[in-house]
Amino acid sequence: MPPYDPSAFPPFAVTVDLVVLTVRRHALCTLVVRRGEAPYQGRWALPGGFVRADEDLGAAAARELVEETGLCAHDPAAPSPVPSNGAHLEQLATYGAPDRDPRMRVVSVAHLALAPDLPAPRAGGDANSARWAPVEELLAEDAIAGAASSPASTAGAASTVGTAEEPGAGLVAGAADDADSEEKDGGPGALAFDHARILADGVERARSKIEYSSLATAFCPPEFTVGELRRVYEAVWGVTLDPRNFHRKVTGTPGFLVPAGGTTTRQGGRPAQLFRAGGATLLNPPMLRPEV
Amino acid sequence: MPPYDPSAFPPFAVTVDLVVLTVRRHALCTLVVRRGEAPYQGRWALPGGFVRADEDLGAAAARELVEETGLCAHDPAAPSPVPSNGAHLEQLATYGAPDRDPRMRVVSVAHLALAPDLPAPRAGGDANSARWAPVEELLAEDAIAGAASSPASTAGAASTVGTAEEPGAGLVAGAADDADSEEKDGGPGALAFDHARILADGVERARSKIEYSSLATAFCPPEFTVGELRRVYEAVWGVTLDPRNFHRKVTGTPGFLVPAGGTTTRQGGRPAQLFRAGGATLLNPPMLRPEV
DNA sequence: GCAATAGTGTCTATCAGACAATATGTA
DNA sequence: TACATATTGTCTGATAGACACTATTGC
Repeated sequence: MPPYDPSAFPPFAVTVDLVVLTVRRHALCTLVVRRGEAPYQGRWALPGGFVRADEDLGAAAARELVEETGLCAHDPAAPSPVPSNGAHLEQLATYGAPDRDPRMRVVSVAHLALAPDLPAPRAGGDANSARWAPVEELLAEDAIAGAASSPASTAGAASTVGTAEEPGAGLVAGAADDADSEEKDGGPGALAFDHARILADGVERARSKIEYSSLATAFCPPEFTVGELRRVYEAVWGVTLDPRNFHRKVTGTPGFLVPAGGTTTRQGGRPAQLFRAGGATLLNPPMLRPEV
Repeated sequence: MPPYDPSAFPPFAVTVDLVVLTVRRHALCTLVVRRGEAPYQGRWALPGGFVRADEDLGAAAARELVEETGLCAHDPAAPSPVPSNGAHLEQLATYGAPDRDPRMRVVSVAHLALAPDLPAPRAGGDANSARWAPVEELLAEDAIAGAASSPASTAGAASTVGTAEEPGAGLVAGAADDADSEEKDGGPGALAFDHARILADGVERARSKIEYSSLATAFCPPEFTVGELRRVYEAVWGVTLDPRNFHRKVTGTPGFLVPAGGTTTRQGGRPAQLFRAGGATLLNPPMLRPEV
């Protein structure tokens, strides 16, 4: 069988980009790395890289996730009821506007990863080149360039969270020497390329998916309390939930949580039971996100 | 700014594949075309083609949709409350296993299109090279090769539909001369490449999305009755629904349906009011798929 | 009349949300 | 003791599902 004539189709580069979400200090945060070269030199961007010649898309995303965070990706197909130290990883969407990278035609298969709170990013050991940034900060009104790729993807921004972030690793301010079309890209504090759009789509995916699946447990350590799980929902949705009704709801949904046996007083107050994620992946009935 | 060194990344071809779904004779059907060349010569496949050098992914999918069906794709962003003769089109997922095409490395960005019942396929005017096939038939137990790319994507197959299809355009039987690894690909009646997996993912997307969105109206003509909309739900989910409760539910959901003014007796019996799709895209509360 | 579909009304078990009350730890 | 969180219980309004009943056409 003859191979394709290479002149019969245009050449593409294929990359994977990662939206790695976690909950830190009651705020939904994502992992960003600082770009060391043009274009968008000095700006923050989502981690990612080229897909290798004999590598599946999911494998490339899992490899990037390990390189950037040390997290081992869960295989959603494997029935492992014990989430040792793995993050949830799933394909998000693919972005391929012809001008999204000025150098050449690049199609990026974005993936979404949900991880428990981690000690610190470690992009080559350089703490100044990677950080957990609150998504509220990155998705300010003017940060998203380009047309919406999914309807209602910007509906419902987070509301109350506003904690101060690492004092030494704030937004880089003086990157105006890299002046390629800043109006379109939302100013020097915004993410590079179309990454704000990708991040917005990933955040919206996470917000909707914890409604009808048990994925919120992916933000928690292996053993967690009902209150910790509630704070995950509150941070991701940007709302406050009634602790009593939340407790009744999650403990009453079969397969969502299984008791782990012990108790903890991590949060102060009366000791809380520890739970592990149950085997159920789909929640029926779903958790209800409060009205807007 | 220097372009990438071409040797720094592996070369890819990028294609779009289309899962075009419609409801015909109470059955969920998809558009398939017969392959005229190796590999998988003579087998049915999803329509698709290469993304052009300066073409966005969604534009490539819309172009393929017009070429194959004559349907004009809706832009989900444009607020057009009057669906003239357009199909819903959205990105589904991207498939890029290294060996999915034996000729070279091909990454396919699959799209999902939902269309009302159409007169007939017209792939180059050759009626024998394109057909609407019931998905139940294409997704028989052994037809899906490869690992599951989305959890629970094969849960809940359609149950009752089993109408005879076009007698002159049934499945091609004697294509055994094209003998590249038929065990892996599910036999001569199965779809080419990994298209059974793509179709299964598209069907599952449609089944879940009509729960919480008004997308079921994309299967209907511009004006339709509540009974016709109910038959769409029944065909897509493979269930039967109570006509009385369904009527109360859809007419009571604000923004879902707006009266079009007339009545029709298309289905026999008492004339039914005609409706158009309302402006609402998200249904709250959602339609509830009956338990398994 | 009979068959078929459209549409309305009613009943009930269930559930989401509001919130009182109690339990059990730390400062 | 004061405070914070966990956990259970109760009440109420909304609703999904079951189903009786009526309405309007064609045969």
